Amino acid sequence: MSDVARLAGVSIKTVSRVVNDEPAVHPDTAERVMAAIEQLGFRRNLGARNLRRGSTTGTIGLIVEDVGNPFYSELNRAVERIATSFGRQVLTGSSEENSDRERELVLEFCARRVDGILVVPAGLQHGYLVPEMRAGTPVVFIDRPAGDIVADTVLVDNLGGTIEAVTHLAKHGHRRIAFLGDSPDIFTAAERLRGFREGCVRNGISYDESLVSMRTPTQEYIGDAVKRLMHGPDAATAVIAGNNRVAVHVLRALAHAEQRPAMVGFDDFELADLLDPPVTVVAHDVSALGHAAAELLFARVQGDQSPPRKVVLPVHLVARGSGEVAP
Amino acid sequence: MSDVARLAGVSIKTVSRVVNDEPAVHPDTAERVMAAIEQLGFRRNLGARNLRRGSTTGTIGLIVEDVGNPFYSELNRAVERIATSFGRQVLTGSSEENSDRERELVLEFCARRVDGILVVPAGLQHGYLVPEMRAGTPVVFIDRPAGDIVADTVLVDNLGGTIEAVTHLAKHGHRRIAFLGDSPDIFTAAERLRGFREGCVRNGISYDESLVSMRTPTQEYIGDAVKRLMHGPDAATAVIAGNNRVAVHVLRALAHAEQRPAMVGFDDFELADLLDPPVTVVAHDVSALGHAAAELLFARVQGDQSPPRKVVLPVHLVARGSGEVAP
DNA sequence: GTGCACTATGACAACGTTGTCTCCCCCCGG
DNA sequence: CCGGGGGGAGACAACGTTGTCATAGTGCAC
Repeated sequence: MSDVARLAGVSIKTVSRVVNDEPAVHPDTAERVMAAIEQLGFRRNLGARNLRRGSTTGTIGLIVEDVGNPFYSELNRAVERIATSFGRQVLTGSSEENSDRERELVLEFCARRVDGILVVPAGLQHGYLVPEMRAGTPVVFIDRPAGDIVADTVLVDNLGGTIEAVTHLAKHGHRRIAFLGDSPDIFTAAERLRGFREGCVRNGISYDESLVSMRTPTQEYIGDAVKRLMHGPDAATAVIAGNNRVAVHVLRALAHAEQRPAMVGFDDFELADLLDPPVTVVAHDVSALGHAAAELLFARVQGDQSPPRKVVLPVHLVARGSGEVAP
Repeated sequence: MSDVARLAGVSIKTVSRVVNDEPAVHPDTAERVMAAIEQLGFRRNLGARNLRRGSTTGTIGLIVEDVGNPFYSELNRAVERIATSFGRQVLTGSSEENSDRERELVLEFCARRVDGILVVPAGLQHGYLVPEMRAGTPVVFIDRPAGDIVADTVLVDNLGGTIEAVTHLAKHGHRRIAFLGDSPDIFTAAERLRGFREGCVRNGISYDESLVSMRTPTQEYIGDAVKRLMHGPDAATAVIAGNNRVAVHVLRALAHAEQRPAMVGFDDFELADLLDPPVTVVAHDVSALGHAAAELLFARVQGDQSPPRKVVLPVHLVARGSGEVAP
């Protein structure tokens, strides 16, 4: 900046005035300064600016399990859209479902003085956030609640959705329904399992633990589980996939099966409608999830001090065929 | 920091020493400082630190068309992985295929003093980058080259891949092949079209412009194109989809067709193997693309001054069934 | 006892900006 | 001719850190 000032024959303050469009600058001077800026390729340092002004940095942090997962990337996109509309930029990070990594990312973002943080939490301990939140960094939890603190949270109706899935299958005559979920340490997985039990109860189906399997989904593990649950005299006639990745693994495991069991997935996914049969899913609006969370965050950024809110977004069952197969 | 210093009864310099793990601090003093830091919830301001040290900011910028598109989110993930291994964080932005937006994002990132920029360019004019690059911000172009400047670039073999696709279909007896691509303003789309023509030539197929359609893919437009090209006496017997989105639209348009033409897609996509018939694609390793670009960027960040490089990654045809259908 | 090396700490400036205050000059009214 | 007002510009401090240098105290060898 001082280089620009020297070249234009003015003080650095005047350069500052020009780059900030302040009024009290003579047009001729402004033009000289602009020319110097152009010539030197000067670009003002936003870090220094934010430091001096004590203003916000114009960034927010988003932490998800994996930015490469289509579910989270759709979330990312929705968040980015809102952030852009508020003139903010987004720092992203993948926690890899690892709470230490999550913590690291959050604290790093705080050190960068992001204006707020959106997080799909990996762990159950969020005490480390208390000082940061007290220091004025708003945090909104997405898709899963905070472990041990009270904070803004946006969730989907995992319980209701899974109950609906069970009811749908029961309506089509199924009494032996398998449930394949992600690790029960994950809130959504546990909640959907709870919905599964509740759905069984409501539909007069006796809950059979041997038809349930909860683990981090890999193709191998899901393949084994499908083989085990879908065969034998007591085989399940239908399966509920606890999330999009489980669903894909189940579909792949069943790709060459002669008799495909009925199936309902939780989470919609691209091409579900083009498979044979098309996959019935409990769908929810991932964009709406990101929207709601980002809107809530920016309300906080702009000073909303009301008590922490908990938003639960609705889900709806999309019947496409795979869930309407008879036992 | 001065609050911490006051509480611990030391100077701020000593606090600085403690937070930086500098050796010459008495353990007792360090402990007092740590306690004060804990008590006050102090976290050092990375912005100020970077300003003072004149060091890098520890961030890189990534600009893609749409972070929500699975293709780009996989890229994002690969980039993040490398960035993390270099201790950097990633600022992301979606250009929405709009060159003004791209420019805005790039300049904003530069103002934030990112250590480097990875960009899937939207436009063809990148002169605006020259001053930034001269000022020391390395830029690597991904998936498409820069319009009018020389810069590091990582591409995939669009030309070869499309030639391979045509040859594959020709081998299976097809002589009338349709090509549906994205807008020809996009480098990859134009390049693949070029590959299509070249493929026709090499296989002794007369290139028929009426079988080609290049436009931003929407379900409606692709549906119309499919209807037009696949019917009538001179109908195409096979179709090449120019990218993953075109492929999905084509599949949807053909979902209820009685006679499905042969099809090959450019870009692999999830579940392609589970459709009926499974979709033959020209696949390339998106992670490798991100990896290569990020590695190249960090080499520049660390001072590599060698002439701009152009890396072209190989593609390979994955025959799954849809491309092996007879005419 | 003096000099020296070493440890632990602090004072101060500087990074690149911008807010505040001050100054100068010119124009206009009386 | 003088005083006041306003437009245009600069000097200086400050934002939160850290690098450099200085200082005070301690222990040890001569």
